Amino acid sequence: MDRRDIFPRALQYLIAIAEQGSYTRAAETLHVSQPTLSQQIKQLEDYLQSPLLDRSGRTVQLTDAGKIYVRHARRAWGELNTGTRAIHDVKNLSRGSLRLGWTPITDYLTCSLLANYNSRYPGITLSTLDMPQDEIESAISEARVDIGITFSKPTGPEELSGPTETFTLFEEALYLAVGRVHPRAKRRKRMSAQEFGMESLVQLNTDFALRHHIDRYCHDHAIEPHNAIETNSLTVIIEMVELGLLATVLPSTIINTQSGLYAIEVSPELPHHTVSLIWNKSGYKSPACLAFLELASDWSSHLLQEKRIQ
Amino acid sequence: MDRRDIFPRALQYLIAIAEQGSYTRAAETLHVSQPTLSQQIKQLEDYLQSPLLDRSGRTVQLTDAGKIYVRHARRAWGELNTGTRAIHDVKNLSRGSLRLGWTPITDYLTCSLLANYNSRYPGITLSTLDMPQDEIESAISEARVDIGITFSKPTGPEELSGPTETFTLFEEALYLAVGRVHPRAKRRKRMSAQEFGMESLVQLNTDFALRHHIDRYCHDHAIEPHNAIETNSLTVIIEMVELGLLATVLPSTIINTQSGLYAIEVSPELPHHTVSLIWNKSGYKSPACLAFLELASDWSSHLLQEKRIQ
DNA sequence: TTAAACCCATAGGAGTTAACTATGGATCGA
DNA sequence: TCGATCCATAGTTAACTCCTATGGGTTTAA
Repeated sequence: MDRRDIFPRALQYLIAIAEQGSYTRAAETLHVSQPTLSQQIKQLEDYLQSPLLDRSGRTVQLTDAGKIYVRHARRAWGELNTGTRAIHDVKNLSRGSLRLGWTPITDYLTCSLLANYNSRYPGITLSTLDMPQDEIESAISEARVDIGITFSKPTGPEELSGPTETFTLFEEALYLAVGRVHPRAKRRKRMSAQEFGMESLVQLNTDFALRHHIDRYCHDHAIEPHNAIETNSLTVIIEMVELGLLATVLPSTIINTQSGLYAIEVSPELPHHTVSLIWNKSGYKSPACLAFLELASDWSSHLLQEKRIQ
Repeated sequence: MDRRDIFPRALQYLIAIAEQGSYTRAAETLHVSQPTLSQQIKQLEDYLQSPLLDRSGRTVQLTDAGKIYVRHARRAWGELNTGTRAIHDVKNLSRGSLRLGWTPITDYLTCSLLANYNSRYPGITLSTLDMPQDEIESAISEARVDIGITFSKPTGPEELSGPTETFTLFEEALYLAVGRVHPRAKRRKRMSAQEFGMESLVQLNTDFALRHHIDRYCHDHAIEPHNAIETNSLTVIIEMVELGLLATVLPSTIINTQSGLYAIEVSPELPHHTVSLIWNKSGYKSPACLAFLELASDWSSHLLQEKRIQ
């Protein structure tokens, strides 16, 4: 009898005896002695307060109670075996789950990463939770999400004080974005910080890191653009910019994917901002999580390579 | 921790820890020491070759693998508990099965017993297997049926050589049965053995004990009735007798239930025959089986009482 | 009918397993 | 940084499982 089996021996014995119709033969196939089976079955019958096997005849038969109990015992055994297999599936990344926390605007930038991950590990359930920048970190530390995707401070991936680790996915420049009817849409020449300060903007609200980067830039350059609209919806921003005279600040990636938006370079350069992954350094990282981090690393370096080629 | 549980302790521990989010609290509710849990979980993780619990945080959390495995473990536990309850159902006679072996003609006599049993224990699956008299005994000893209903030898419930036990349900007299157009149907006076020997009969074939009883009677009284038809179907016998000039020998119970049949007493009396239950003395008797025997005993004594009242 | 063969139950002893107590190391809050 | 809390480890004891040896009962064959 293999020691390496969590399922109760007495039940395995019962099932084997029922199959073989004999204690002696079951003992042989199980590689235990026959008295072991006698004893174990006795204990089992004692526990269930009911005879399970009829030893009176030529062959050992299940009693009514035995028939019924064996059926359930088999199912229970099957459950545990299935559970064991499922665990190995998790390690093979054919099952599992991964919870990402990110700010709404991030999906423009990283959904190709998600698509990549999903196509490679289709069994993993991906869930993304929209949350403000601030909440991502606490969600990480409370293990409500496995990995966060954040806009980190423009100075780069500083070491955060918390028990988290970060990895810079990519860094990109910010530009002023204007719609077709905006005066500056015609001649998209570089503008100065002072000119930028004269614009009327539709901006993300202060929940968002991107907004903080911009505010910092304005403060640093002693300018104060007019914030005509604040919103937490990127869609609103894009629509407002496309339709009217308002401008906004967005990463080039987003501007370029929207046909109605035009990027205008500001000088001195608007802050670069970096998109980073953030996760718990000390906590348990599921296989699904580790696989994501690895894939993200690959994806990030490919991205760099493409930029160099451009 | 209650020793009286077949379900693997390590899994109960795992489930408890997952519920409580803490080894210490789980140990308290389980009434075991905390190191016991540490050790058991360690072994379980070792066996599954996968961490199940994440102890890094403030509260202990299931890992992906742990979540999956716990789900299966719960189901397995549920199965075994269900199995235990099902056994008690069997003992309560709210479940179970009973296989009766009998000869086709017996149902005229004992179906009220069956109906009684079924109404009292509706959860028991009753199955009746038609088989020749000879086969009933072997079916009993081979445990293909639980209880047989037989026509025993007219001398009464002799002790049979085999490992079987019998119980006489009732005893009844045999009569010559004739149809409406039979010459003897008009004046149903007693007839002699010699007169009986002149009859043309439709009889059961020699598979049936009843036939043997009649043959023995004829042999003892040196008479030889003409067997016009032999059959194994009681229906054929009754129809042939009702329609024609043939007679037969049947127990009074059957004759009286058939409006087209008339009973004629023979002198000296045709053998009484007894309807008996037969079952395995030494073998396992299911609760359903024991309940049937008990009910049959009651039913039999009520029958005797009714006869006395008549 | 008796002897041999077969099968399951019982008894007692050896090895393994699971429980406990005591203690160490790590983490979280104050 | 200290105290509190929590899980892990070590060592010991109790319990359990398994084994061998043997007995009782039934079946088969001579």
